[in-house]
Amino acid sequence: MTRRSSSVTIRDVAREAGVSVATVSRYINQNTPVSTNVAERLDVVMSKLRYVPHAAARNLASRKTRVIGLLLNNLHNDFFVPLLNGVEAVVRKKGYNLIVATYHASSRNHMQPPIGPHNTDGLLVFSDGLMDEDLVTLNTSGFPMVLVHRTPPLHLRIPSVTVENIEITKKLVEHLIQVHGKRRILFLRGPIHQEDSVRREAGYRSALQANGIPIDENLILNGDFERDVAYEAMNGFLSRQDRATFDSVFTGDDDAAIGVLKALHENGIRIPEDAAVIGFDDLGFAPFLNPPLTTVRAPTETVGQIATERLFGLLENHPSDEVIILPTEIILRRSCGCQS
Amino acid sequence: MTRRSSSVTIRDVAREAGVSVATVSRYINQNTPVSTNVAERLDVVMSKLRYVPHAAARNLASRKTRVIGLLLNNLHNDFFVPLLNGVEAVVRKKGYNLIVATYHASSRNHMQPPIGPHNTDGLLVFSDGLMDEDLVTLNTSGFPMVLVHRTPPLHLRIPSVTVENIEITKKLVEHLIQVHGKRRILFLRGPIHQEDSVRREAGYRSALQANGIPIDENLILNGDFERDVAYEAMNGFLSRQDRATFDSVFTGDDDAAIGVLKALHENGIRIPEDAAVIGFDDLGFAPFLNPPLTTVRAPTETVGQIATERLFGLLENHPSDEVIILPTEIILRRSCGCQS
DNA sequence: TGAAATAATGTAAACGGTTACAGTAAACGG
DNA sequence: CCGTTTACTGTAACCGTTTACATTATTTCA
Repeated sequence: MTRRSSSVTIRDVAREAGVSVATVSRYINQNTPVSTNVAERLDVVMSKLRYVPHAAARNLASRKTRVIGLLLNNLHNDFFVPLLNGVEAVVRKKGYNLIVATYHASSRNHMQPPIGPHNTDGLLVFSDGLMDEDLVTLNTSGFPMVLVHRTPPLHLRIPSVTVENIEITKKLVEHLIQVHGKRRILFLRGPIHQEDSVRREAGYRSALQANGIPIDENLILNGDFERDVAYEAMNGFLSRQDRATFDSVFTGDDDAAIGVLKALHENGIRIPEDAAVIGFDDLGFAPFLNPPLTTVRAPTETVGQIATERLFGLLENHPSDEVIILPTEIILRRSCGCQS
Repeated sequence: MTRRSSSVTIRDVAREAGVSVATVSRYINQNTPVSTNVAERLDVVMSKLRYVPHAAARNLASRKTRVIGLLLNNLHNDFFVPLLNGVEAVVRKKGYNLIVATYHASSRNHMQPPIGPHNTDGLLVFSDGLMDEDLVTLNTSGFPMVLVHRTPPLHLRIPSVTVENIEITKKLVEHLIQVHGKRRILFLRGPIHQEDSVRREAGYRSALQANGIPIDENLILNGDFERDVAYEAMNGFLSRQDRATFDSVFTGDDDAAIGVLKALHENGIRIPEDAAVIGFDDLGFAPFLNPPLTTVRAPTETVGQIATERLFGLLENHPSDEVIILPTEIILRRSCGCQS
């Protein structure tokens, strides 16, 4: 046993089965037919030797990795569970592997994205995980890529899958105004530049404007779509001496809503009597918060699925630059004052 | 431009900088020092050419992938968000990549695990994602591996990180019995063979026994640690004509608790007045369910971190076969009848 | 000052597959 | 019956790195 690595190679299989390595390779990849005689022998030998093709060697020779990458800002949100589910299901069905990586503004200074053409066949880019410049580079090199929860920057024609944010947010905010008579509506932003956040804010502003309510920038906080950040933001707001009055909170998303609920509870503010609260996403726990959360149902798992399928479409040379915007739906529960 | 691939190789860099490929390689990997003169030239050339080393070629030559794998049963649980967070943080810090793959009983018949020695340097194995036989094979071949939420099978010395289940469950069930006077306690199992589930059941049985309460197998249902399955199980139980009486539910975990809460709500059963409900994990939403959920706080993110650090320990030749069991803590809230 | 040690670099053989190209045997068709 | 197709199979180059070993340039020091 002088071989460096103890692993079984295609040559071992070939020798043991009395054929050439090319034949073994062809049988494994089902490229070219192989005589049934040889096929049977290979089956036996391969399982006897427990042969598993070495991924790196394969990748190098074939210039494919059979891996797709999912690039995220972070993983601090229950929102990612349905998204991952949708993505992973498709990836697995295709016999590919999935690399999950985070990459965000602060890491951008010193590092390049951990995944890209050098180790994946294609990328799902969530949100603002990559700056426009990175997108341009990858896109012009023809690297397969689908944007998730973000539309392509100008001049770039990259397929994209996201959900409808503006109109639904506007409608829901108008619900607060028109049905529940709210006028001092706190708005929690998500991460700066995050497109969902930007659009929800646009919907918010447009609703206020359409209803003749002046926009008070003091009512706009940064919640970052994170439980803890939203909690801090809400708490900070509440503890301010000269705090503006408010009668309701658009929390940004369901995860942030949890932090907001916590802060309001701790300050003895009753929901929805003293302040209405609404979320976004309709994560699994939303109906069971206290009180049940009025929110927007977003088809997150479907987003993951469709985006991944489209990425495989690109890999199989079905080019596309379509922007798919999946519909969303308002779910009225108690936290806004309905169903009390 | 006749090169097949448009990608820049190490040879391009070497030529452009007037050095050999070996020097370039050494500079990139910081193996052997390089004259400052050459280093500067390489910096310039590499960024000019936008050179990125080809992962597969690297992996093949170095017999390392710089990838670690996380093998899960599925991704149907918010529990995985903190776990993934812990894992991903360490992986990123080490400059590695993370492949997330699911592999479960039903896929086992026809396929082999999607990740292993052929495409990763080490594996985090969650729960029953692999059968004992797979573990034996991998372990005897010396492949680095850490078990998560599962202890090694007999005779196998694989490091493992999990949380304390038995004693804490026993304590919490005894809390139901002794503080709240419950005696008909429904128990929802997780996936069959899943170790957390098995141990929680052991704790449950032991608590009943210690308190002289006979075990009624009719009170044990399969919740699978999944919201929807738990909902169906609970609903099925409630709709049975001859259903056994019950006064409380140990739901298995917080995610299943959501399904149980839903079923109870829909059937007009008040919590905790008509039935106490307790979960496990203390996921972020637990304090804000209706009612706030009594549960067990499990340090899931820490589990992910420690397990990953230990895996890197193995990669760096610090062998270990220690089983680490992190402590858990009871969190009393309203759903069990406390703090009413 | 020159031999020996040290530092930096180059050469070329792996790593374990895929695949273009060539070859051979059997089947086919006129 | 023989040229042509068809169906497999083999040979060997190549994928883009790493790294053992060899080589050269520079210090060190007796």
